[in-house]
Amino acid sequence: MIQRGSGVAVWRQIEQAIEAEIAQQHYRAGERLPTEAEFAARFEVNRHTIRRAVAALETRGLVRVEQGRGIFLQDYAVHYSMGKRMRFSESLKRLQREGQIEVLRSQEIPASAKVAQALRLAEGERVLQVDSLARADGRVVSMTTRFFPAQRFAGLAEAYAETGSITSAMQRYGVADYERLESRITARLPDEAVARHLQRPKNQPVLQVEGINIDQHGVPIEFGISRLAGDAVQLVVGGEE
Amino acid sequence: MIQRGSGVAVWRQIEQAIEAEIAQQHYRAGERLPTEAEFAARFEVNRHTIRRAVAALETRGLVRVEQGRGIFLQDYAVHYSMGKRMRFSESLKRLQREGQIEVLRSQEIPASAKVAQALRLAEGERVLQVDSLARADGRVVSMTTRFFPAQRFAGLAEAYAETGSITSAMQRYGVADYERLESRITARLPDEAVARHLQRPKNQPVLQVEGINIDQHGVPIEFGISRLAGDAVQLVVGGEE
DNA sequence: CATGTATAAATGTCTATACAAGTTACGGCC
DNA sequence: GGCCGTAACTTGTATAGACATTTATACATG
Repeated sequence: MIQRGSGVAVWRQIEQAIEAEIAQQHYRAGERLPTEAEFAARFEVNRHTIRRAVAALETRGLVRVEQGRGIFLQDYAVHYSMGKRMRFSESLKRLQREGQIEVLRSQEIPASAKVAQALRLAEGERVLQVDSLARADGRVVSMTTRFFPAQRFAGLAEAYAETGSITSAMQRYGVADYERLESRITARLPDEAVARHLQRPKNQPVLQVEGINIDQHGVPIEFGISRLAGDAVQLVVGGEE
Repeated sequence: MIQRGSGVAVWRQIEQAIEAEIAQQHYRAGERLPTEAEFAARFEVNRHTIRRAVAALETRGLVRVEQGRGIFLQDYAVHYSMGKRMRFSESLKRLQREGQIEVLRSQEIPASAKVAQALRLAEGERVLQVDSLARADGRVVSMTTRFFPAQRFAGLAEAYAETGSITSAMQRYGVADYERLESRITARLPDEAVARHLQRPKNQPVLQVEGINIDQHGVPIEFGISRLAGDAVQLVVGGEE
């Protein structure tokens, strides 16, 4: 099957061969593929040649390699193969008025320069950081990190966990309504934590939405950074809103 | 300088060492770096170890490797080294009301399924496709592909080239004003053409903004796809607009 | 002057070997 | 049963060498 001296590198041919097997659903989502040694024996090449091919597949997000464990089919690959048609949309507004969310972590820390500037605090002032995941149809849609002024909203984390909603929790502090100042959107590659939580390969881009919420007096009450699975989600802006 | 058995792989240390040199402007933009053999001699490691380090730098977009020629500093790296502070912002509105642009190509083609649906035409009807680059401060900010119904706007390409503005050109066809229905934003890796025009490495994500413009009667007159250098540009939505 | 050719230089591919590091499973031991 | 250590298995790192492929340069030839 592998043709040497054909002008196409052997590792590329192997990459395509494995990719074809994946496309033909030879393996199930999350399943372990043959080991490097097994592939090497089967294609009759050196292990390093296999590694080169697998590295290419990993870069493209088809498989995930874990030291000591093996090579695994990325469940993301299922979506990959089903094409772009099923991509689902998420509006900016919905991103803020969150639905079912899961709080990952909640801690009080000193404000970094960036956070301090956004919330108009002095650098080092205490802020409450809340990391959470949002799901839709069981699938993780976004990972959001929010910062609140800790002094003004002491105990917010508990109220948040209780009510499950920032809006409700805010009302206990006399914040009847708030609005989004503006949103800043960038595309970037995820760091490891984000990639893991979004259940995506670390070489596929994410949409990062930063925004500041202000109360009725114009005072910043929240600085949030949301990260969306970039090519699986369309962010809808404007129109009906 | 390289510490063996320190828990950090040698190739990673070399990657960081070269990265540091780049950050310290040891090399000029586009300049050729030392060859693999030279690096290997200098760090006293095997050539393959250098290759591993350089491959990592290439993936991150700091250098570009060309067979038979050498390793070159990506001019993009200059922006990288100047940090995120200088990142500049682009509003959605401004993206549509274009400034100084350069038309790359203009052609009449049959509408694809996607374009036809957006413009509410039958698949295969003629549409005018216009590819253009937008610049700010000489730097390429976005590459945009626009589709117009060819029948309604026959000769638009000439009027566009003449006036340099879609808005002005549109007025000749009785379209006094138009508005954006909604925008759909995704993050993705660029294809080769986009990466080249945006002067960016092909593994750095781009922001893709799709939108439909409608005339005062609600009839679609333009379907546009803009691609922005993802992590060099922040897309500002909402607020003052 | 133009063109082709030989040569050197640079990266790309492939093999081979050895050991390091992480993971899992099994079996002994308490 | 539960704990722990060890062995086996798997991927990660590093070295070494050989040859292929691409590019640039110098030189010969017409």
